[in-house]
Amino acid sequence: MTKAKHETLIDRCRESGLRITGQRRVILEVLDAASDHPDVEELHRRVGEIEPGVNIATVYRTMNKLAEHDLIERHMFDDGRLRYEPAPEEHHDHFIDVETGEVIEFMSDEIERLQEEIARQHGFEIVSHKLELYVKRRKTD
Amino acid sequence: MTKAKHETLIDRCRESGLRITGQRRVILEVLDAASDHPDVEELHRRVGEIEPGVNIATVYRTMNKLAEHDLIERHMFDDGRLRYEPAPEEHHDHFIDVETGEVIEFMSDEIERLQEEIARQHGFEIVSHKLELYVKRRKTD
DNA sequence: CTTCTTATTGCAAATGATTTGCACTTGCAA
DNA sequence: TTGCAAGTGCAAATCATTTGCAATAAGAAG
Repeated sequence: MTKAKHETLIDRCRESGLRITGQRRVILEVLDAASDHPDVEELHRRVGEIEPGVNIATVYRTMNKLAEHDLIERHMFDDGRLRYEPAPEEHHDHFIDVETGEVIEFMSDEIERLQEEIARQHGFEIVSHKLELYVKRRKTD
Repeated sequence: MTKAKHETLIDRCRESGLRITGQRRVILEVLDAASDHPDVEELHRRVGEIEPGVNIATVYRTMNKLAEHDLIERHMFDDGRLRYEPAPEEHHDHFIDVETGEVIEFMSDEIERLQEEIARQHGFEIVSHKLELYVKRRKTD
């Protein structure tokens, strides 16, 4: 069952007062279906498979609009390209497999707690954070 | 005494077999003096104060060459520009003050340890990592 | 000190990702 | 169904960074 999503991106767009155009419908569909963290070029490619002719500038503009409304999250990993994922319900961090480029999500309450603690020790409070572990699979083969 | 550096960047360049040109001498001097994490434009500006006429392409090329030889570290914070610092002797992570843009270094053995542990649990080994805490000062005023 | 080789530089043009101006289209509230 | 702001396509602009090429200069060898 790929459709265990509580609320679809289209619904959330409506709630935010964004117009649902033909091209947006496709973009949102692609985003909802994506379990990875595609960049704009990849999104545009996937959109084009469903409905050709959508301009890549439209994809850029749509992603910016969605990010403004906190409906998606933007990431910039070390490849220097902006990547996106539908706004997660739970915060998480990322492994990036340096050999395959694959992005895997993870979450550690303990690390989160330590971050808060260290920030506090330095007189800061955390606004947001980014933890990326660039990894490779442990050799077992 | 600002010169408590164990080894100057110029020395390390010589050891790496890089030629010490006039423009490099200035760039390295600026880098050694920098306690922040300047981007190329800022470096170029500081170099220009000491010796005008150094081309920004030279700064880019020099930074790339230094990074190749692990004499500096490159960072890309959320502003999307490449920033540099002389290669630190000890690994550290960064606070970024979202109000001032200031970058502060910190280090936590415990977080480092936890990262290793989590990676291991997922069948990974860490190649490198990036931890950035975007923070603001705790209100005490 | 001169000579030679090759790394380095300056400049301008190229690149690659992303944004924007503008005229045209379309969602959707009234 | 109409009106208009929001959205779109397209091409040109922008911004950071890289690159080709001809000229220069470091530094090793003599």
